[in-house]
Amino acid sequence: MKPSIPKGTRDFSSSEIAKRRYIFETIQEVFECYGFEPIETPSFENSSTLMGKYGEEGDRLIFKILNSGDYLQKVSDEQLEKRDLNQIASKITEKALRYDLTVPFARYVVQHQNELVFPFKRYQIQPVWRADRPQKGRFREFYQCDADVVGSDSLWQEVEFVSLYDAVFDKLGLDDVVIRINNRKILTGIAELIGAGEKLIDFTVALDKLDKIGREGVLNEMRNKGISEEALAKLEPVFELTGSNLDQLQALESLLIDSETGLKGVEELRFVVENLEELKLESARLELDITLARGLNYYTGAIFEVQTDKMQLGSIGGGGRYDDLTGIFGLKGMSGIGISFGLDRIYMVLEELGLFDEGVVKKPRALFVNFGEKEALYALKAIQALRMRGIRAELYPSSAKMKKQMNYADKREIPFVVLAGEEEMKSGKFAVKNMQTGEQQDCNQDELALLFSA
RNA sequence: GUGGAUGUAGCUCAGUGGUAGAGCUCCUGAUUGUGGUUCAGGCUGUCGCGGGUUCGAAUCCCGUCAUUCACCCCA
Repeated sequence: MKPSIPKGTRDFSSSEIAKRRYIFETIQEVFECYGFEPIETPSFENSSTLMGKYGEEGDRLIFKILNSGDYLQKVSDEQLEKRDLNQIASKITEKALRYDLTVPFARYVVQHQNELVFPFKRYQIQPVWRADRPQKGRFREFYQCDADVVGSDSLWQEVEFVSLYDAVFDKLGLDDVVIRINNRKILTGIAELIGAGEKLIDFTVALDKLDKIGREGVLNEMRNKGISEEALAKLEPVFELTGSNLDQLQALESLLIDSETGLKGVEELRFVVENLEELKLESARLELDITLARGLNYYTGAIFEVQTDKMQLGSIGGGGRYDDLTGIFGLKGMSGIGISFGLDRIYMVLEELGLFDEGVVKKPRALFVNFGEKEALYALKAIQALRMRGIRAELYPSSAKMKKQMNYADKREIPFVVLAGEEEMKSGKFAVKNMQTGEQQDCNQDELALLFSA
């Protein structure tokens, strides 16, 4: 049998782990710097918590966990015969793998509402699972790094989150990211304006594809979804927006003059854009993009998406404002806003651009050659002394041929090899070889520590 | 769910109807206290699987499975 892992999953090598940890730690540090505190939720939730929260497509992509024991117990023969898959699935799979971090977070907030201090700011870095068909930059198991605030409808949160995005990517050395921003209310306003209010979802999904399929493509898709020619004609000025973010908002304002919701959206965006101009971003660029829609239907205000031009890849982050996320779990009137970082994609970008520091991979500093029992003990004493000082060192486990031991050190990229045989033991010294330069020198115990900690 | 591409040694791949190959890796030796370089030697195969055409199939045809890219959707 050939060993394999399920598609869309990956093994991680130690050097990959080191690089991933570096990203995790960077994000975590910034999250905490901005006042967020960590929580974790289980890998799997009750199916009822997740089902129906991500739309029809989402339900299909949720990994469902088969009940233990006689899982057909609750299914009648009649149901089996009818092959009503949805009905049967809900009876035989009462648990499901986490699909994202936002819905479990909403559940958490409602369940623990009496213990929490609002506005509640939490971050969460955990894997999520989607029964998707994998492709480049798309996995069935991947990590999300989310930060959300619930219980505050202040627009300063929007400002803070854009600033947080900027801080993380600046710290990671990704200095060309574009943070696209839009507001769901503007989309609603435009849909109302052209008389396609009931088709808001179809309308936004189509509009979102502008950069991919072009203007005609978008118009065609809207036609297919049953939006009238008359409405499409009214859409023309929306494609013609140009100039700075504030210029575009200006134009939108006059365009949406008859839509109360639309104007509210413009006003909100203007607050965010104006204040960020004052605060200044380190390296990211904030770009108003009214075609930005994002799939999740629960966004009600600001929408964010982060992209990099350096690589052909989906977004590396996204988020937005949702006025009533906890409502589905029975807690009304809690406004939330949050953002997410796509760790796996950020990894791909940093790797592609060579932005990882050499130093992130932690190799042992020294390998002690094993010449035999007495020598090994002598070496281990020195090794323990080094370890006490936090220096990574190890002994080759068997007294194999020199060549083999040296080879091992070479392959593991261990920078120093220590040789201590009879000669050295007599004088209490160690012969240290620098594997890069090939130079060799005699050291005592203290000099070893000094050399290796440098 | 839809469409395209690819499956040959541990890895990367060549081989378009006539004996199953190369490079890398790995192991051994040259070199019993000195790695990388070099040289010599060695190990590794259900050519994804099933069927068909043919005197003969890794090669052509059909099916199937797997992988992968793209669409849908998404991080």
